[in-house]
Amino acid sequence: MKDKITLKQIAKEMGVSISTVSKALKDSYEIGEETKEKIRNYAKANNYRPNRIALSLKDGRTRTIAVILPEIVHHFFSQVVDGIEKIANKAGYNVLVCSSNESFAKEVVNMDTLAHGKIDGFIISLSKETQMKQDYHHIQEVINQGMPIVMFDRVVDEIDCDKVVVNDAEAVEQAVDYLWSNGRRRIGLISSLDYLSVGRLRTEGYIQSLLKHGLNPDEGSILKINEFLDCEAPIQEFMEQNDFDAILGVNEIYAITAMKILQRKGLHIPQQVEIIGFSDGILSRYSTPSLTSVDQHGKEMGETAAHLLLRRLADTDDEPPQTRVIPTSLKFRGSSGRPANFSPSAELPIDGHQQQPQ
Amino acid sequence: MKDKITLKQIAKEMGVSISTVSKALKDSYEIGEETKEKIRNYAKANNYRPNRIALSLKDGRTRTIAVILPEIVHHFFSQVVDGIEKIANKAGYNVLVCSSNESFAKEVVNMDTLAHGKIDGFIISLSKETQMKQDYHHIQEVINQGMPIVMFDRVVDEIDCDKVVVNDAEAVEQAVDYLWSNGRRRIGLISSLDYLSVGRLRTEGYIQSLLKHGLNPDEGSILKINEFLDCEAPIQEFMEQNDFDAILGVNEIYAITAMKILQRKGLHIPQQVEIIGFSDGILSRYSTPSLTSVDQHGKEMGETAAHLLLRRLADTDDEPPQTRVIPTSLKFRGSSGRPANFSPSAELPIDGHQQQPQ
DNA sequence: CTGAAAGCGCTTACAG
DNA sequence: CTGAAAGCGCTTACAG
Repeated sequence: MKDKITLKQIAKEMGVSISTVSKALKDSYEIGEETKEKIRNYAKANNYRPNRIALSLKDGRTRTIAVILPEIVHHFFSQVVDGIEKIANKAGYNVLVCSSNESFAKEVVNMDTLAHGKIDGFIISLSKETQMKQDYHHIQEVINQGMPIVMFDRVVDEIDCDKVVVNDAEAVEQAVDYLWSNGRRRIGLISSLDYLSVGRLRTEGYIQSLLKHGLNPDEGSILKINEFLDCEAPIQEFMEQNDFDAILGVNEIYAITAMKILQRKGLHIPQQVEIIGFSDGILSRYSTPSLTSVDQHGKEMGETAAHLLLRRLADTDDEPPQTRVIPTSLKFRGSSGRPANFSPSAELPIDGHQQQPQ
Repeated sequence: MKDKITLKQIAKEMGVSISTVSKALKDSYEIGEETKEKIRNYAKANNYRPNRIALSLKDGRTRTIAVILPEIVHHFFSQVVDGIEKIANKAGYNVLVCSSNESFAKEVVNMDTLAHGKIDGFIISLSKETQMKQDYHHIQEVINQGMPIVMFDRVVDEIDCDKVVVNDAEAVEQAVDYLWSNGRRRIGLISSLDYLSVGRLRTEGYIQSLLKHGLNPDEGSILKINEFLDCEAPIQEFMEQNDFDAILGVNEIYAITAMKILQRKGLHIPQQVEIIGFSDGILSRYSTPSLTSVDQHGKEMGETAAHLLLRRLADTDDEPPQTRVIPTSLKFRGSSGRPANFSPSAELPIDGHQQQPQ
């Protein structure tokens, strides 16, 4: 239980001043080679490492960034954290992870306590409650203090800062276009309530695409799910009341749930109904049939967000905030017809790229 | 871009000393009520918050704990982080997340840089490479420095510290017993290579259970998968060479992969083959049929680990290190016969407890 | 009731 | 070539 060694102790032990030790360990030209050598050896033998807190206090930066997520146990968000951590670590930064747990209050408290010295900047995706209340004062306050923030995925126009998003509307439009080109005409959308930016944008994309094809989108073919309740009952009802030949779900769970319900009714996927999900995760890869889905490239979003933040942290000049749009891509799997030469009977092989088991 | 306000600035503005401001804001009895009131108001108006770095330097604790994970994008590990974060936050601690990425070198570097001032303690699950090399000097060094460590899930006997594990052997034994009671006699195990503590223990449990039932476990009925390669080909081969009526996979992926392969061969799950997986995650819940699996209660493991660490951080007395065993539980779903009155035709309902979509 | 001083562990301009 | 001093932002025993 020997305590960590400090410059002071080394100085005392070596019979020199603290400044000398400090300079010696930084290989300063000011210090004699012999002295340096002696001090270096002693430091090494005692496993000396400068105290990072003292360094932080000195130069006003902690080399830590905070990520505030609505949820930790979520495939997409973990991917984002993974990307952030990778880039941050490379630049010598550590990553503090906080969950807002979809709560406005917790988001506010987290930001308030962290903003004062503990970290250099934020990367945040807003909680549902925050988007519902449309109260962003805590974000603005932190920005006013001069602390850089990057928002990702769930962003809002009201705040002027760097942002990383996918083009939700365009991604959905692309997916619907693809279903259309497969001959599907009764395409249902399972979305979330409009207060969530991503749900709203995805619904817009759906309507856009149908309008483009000369179809007047019917309110009845859009289901908006209250995320705080169970999704199975409403989806079941939605399936009963309509006779879709294709379904688009704004997340994996909705798509997979719809698929299970249709399968229980004896329908064949993708022959009778094609299904596409959103945010390509482990579920999409391993469901039966595997799920065609819109890949949001979470890791890339995280990397981009980290890059943007690190640039702000490094730069002195004030470039205007920018919004980076990460292009989505459709990952074709068994739940949909394939582009060009598709053979519906051939189940796609299980994707070789497996999640590492623990 | 106004900078954060400090005691010094308040003192100057109010025409008093720094100490007076400090005491006033802590509502010290030493300061006059009037002065306090004035200072409090000014501080509030300017949104003063004590600099946490300065506080850390002062009292030698950062109120931050580091979690080192083999992988960030992993359902079980996210659950653990979720549990840690919850308990830590409640106690006023923040959580730094680092990925070792299953690499020994990255684990060593992470610990070395963090141990010196940035955090108060570690919660760690060893990387595969570390378990393979059996080199734990970096862990021991940190402990020798007097910094508390809690290991979870992938732990080793060689290190004496607080630990949180599940009883892997017992959990598997229980699962095999259950398959046995369903009349299954040709039970295959898909495990990982023995250098991973959890793989080894689970294999032991499997053998124990078979021996108990008077069966001499056959080497051929155990498949040990090299985790760095694709798992599908070996599992496929394993299924070809054997005629199992039940399969136990030491993780979700192995179990689901086996299930898909058997289904493609036209076998019915669970009527012809029952399947049980490990680490109850989102895949188990949404596969078809849904997967019976051993729930390791990741969130609870995280909470327990956090509690143990916080206790060490608070206490001065040195209790001997303890190992907490979190009981696993079998979650019965569609891929296996149910205990007691099971009806194989009834697909279980989709689990109502959904992962929150983003 | 208020303030000067020392100290947490470090860095760095400045003096010698 | 080496060291004393100031400072990062705070707290707290001590003096007045």
